[in-house]
Amino acid sequence: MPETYSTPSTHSSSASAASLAERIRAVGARATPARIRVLELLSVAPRPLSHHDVESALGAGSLDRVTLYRVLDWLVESGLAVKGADERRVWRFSLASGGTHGSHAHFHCEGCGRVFCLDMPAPSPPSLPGGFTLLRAALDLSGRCAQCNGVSA
Amino acid sequence: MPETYSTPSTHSSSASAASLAERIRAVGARATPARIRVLELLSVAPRPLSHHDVESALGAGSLDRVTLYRVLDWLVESGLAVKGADERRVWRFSLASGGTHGSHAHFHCEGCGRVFCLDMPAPSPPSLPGGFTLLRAALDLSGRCAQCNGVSA
DNA sequence: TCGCTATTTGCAACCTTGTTGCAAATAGCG
DNA sequence: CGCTATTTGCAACAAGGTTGCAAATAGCGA
Repeated sequence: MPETYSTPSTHSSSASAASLAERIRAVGARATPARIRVLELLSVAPRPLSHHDVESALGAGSLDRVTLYRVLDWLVESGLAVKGADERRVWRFSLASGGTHGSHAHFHCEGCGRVFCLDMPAPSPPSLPGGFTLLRAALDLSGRCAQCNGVSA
Repeated sequence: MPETYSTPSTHSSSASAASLAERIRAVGARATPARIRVLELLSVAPRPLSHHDVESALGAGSLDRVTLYRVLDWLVESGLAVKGADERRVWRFSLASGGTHGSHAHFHCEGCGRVFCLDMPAPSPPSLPGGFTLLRAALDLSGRCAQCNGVSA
């Protein structure tokens, strides 16, 4: 159940620390260094980051382990980020892509691990066995992205 | 990424210990009590079992924790079972359903957690952004199964 | 049927990922 | 500038899973 995502169309929002702080206050919370730094990292990350990724990117010990867990969870709770489990079942976090997560397909690159949202209508609701009710449908594609295929951008 | 599965059409293969032992030897391994008992459990389980499920079903301590981990991994490695992470990111194991996992859709019941394989052609390969190559496509549906909806069998 | 040996098992210790409780620090309001 | 609710850091804990190694055993061949 992937849940996170950059779009094939670039969206490297390398916002300034100040604007990130504003975005944090916009959701009604304090703009602390920890939150700003983590948000900053996520906003330039080429792929979803794990707790460990963030920790070592920040320099181990620069931020308490537990604080980082809490910042990451808070980011998700506040809607600024989304999390999804990777193939080793470790949470990975990435910036929430603006709008609501509508009905679309996901493409998982087996090369770099990134997940792309494809704007594509949800597949036509298939007929289910009697008595079954459908709540959600997801089309998950996997393969290799352009970059991993060596196609120059 | 669900990967396991009973079909809506029953397939409770409650094979005898002897035939299970044969199935084990068929993949070129020793038919030990541990393996037979675990395989037996999986073959009658109504839904994918976690390590913990199997452990307590067998009676805690009746089989070493580590041995159980190894038996479960071996089952997957040998192709007799498949594993998938549940919503709490804990591995759950179930018998591999006979044939190869062809192109079909999965239905995950949010009530009981079971995963059903729906015989249904894979969705038509969508057009991907330039440079992307498709290796796999999976249609994952979720909702409630007939039983959880209270529809008598 | 009996030994033999490669395969399995059990044990103990360890690792990774994540959580909880609580006191000290601090963002940002007035 | 001071106050207070919010955050942080620390220490301890917990679940799920892994590793190394010595003891037990499945099942082969004699």
